[in-house]
Amino acid sequence: MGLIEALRGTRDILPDEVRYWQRVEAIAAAVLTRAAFTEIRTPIFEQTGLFERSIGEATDVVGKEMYTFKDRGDRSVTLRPEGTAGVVRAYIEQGLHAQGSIQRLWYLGPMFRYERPQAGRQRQFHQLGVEILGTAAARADVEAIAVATDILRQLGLQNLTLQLNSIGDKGDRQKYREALVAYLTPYRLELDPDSQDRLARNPLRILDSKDARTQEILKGAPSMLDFLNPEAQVRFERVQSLLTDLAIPYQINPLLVRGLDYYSHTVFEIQSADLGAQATVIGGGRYDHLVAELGGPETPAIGWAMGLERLILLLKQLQPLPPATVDFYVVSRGEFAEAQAMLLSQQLRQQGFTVEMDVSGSAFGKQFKRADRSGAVACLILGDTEAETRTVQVKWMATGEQAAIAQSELSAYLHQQQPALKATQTADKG
RNA sequence: GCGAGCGUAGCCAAGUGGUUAAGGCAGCGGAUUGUGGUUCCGCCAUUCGUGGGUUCGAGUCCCAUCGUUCGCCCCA
Repeated sequence: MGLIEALRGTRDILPDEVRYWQRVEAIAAAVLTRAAFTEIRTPIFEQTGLFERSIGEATDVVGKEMYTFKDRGDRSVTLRPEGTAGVVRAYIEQGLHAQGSIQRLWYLGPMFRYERPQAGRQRQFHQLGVEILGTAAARADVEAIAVATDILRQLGLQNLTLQLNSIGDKGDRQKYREALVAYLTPYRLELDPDSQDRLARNPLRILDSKDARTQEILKGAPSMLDFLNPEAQVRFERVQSLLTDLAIPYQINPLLVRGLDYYSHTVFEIQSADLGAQATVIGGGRYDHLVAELGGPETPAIGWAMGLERLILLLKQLQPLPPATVDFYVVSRGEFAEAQAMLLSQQLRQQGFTVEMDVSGSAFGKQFKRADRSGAVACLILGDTEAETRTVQVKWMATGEQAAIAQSELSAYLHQQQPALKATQTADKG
């Protein structure tokens, strides 16, 4: 075409869709604020080393999915592929640990991963996430999960399942890894090629292979849960009993492992049956050593991130949002009338009304057509006659009734009509 | 990075090698130059994602490329 188009894996979010985003953002902010979480905004790009050290150099995210480049000062810079690393960096660098023993933070913004796009997966995508830093309490895990389920419930989403697992501490994982390799090695040649590869490099990832034969072999494999040390086991049981207390349903999934290196103990995902292969809407877990590994004080923490594109895919399936409407549509024609229309529009907006002023200068008939489409409850009409007499015609669109009102009385008149106005609008939106 | 499918207007599409590329929605203009939702009329793709090739002739066949969809992989 010769036209410049949006890059692969990026997309424009147009006004009709933005309304879904605003809804998610408003509900999430309200739920999080009520739970005493505060928002943090960190840079979209960071030193490459931050992600290499936190996410893990062996992971796919770091190894082959990062947008990394040299800036003009020859620094290696990376567009953030996830949110936790930047939050933890800020937590250490800004001394947040000194400002209170426990920090509850949330963030929202674009993330970047160089992957093959498909449904629910873009190269620039958006995550909303929370982090609770400064406590190893099982209650913190459950609070993080509860706040996630609250957001999803308030959005009205259904068909979601919470998958829960504990991957213990480093020692537990080491022992389990050995046991798993020992079990799988005799089956080596029966595994799918990817899993054969992972047997040496990252055997835990074999657990969530989708290959049918691999899954079958895994049925006889040792379970992570049998390798938890007594303390980790007690901890995991505590998480479960607290979830039960809150009536949050969950499924234990011993095959659930996560792709970022920093997780330990509690890991979880919330998945939807209504998405395709990219079914995970929320994923998270505990990361007790990350802060120290990045140079901060020993600080246990837990967090999760939510994929907003995926969430909005679900929201759209659920309930189309009614179109945006305005309270009043201002129709005007003629030099003086147009000037007065502009002034009146401004005044009404200052009083909290939503007012669309027709600036086309086209015939009255055309302006009324647009008024009709705008969803306005009433039209405010100004022509030469009204300009001369300093009046305005108020036409109620539903009934077609029209009244001449002095411009000086307009806002008083409209305020008086407001109950009827609201009733009409809610009825329209049904 | 791998495999498969698909690209015709802002959107949904018909078209399966032969003169001028259906139709619908939306939009714009008129009937109606001071009154909307209905109706009627008109306009809205020199071109089929892009580039090359085959052919007397290509939206239609071939190759490449870009984009997209589904799956693998990965992850939220």
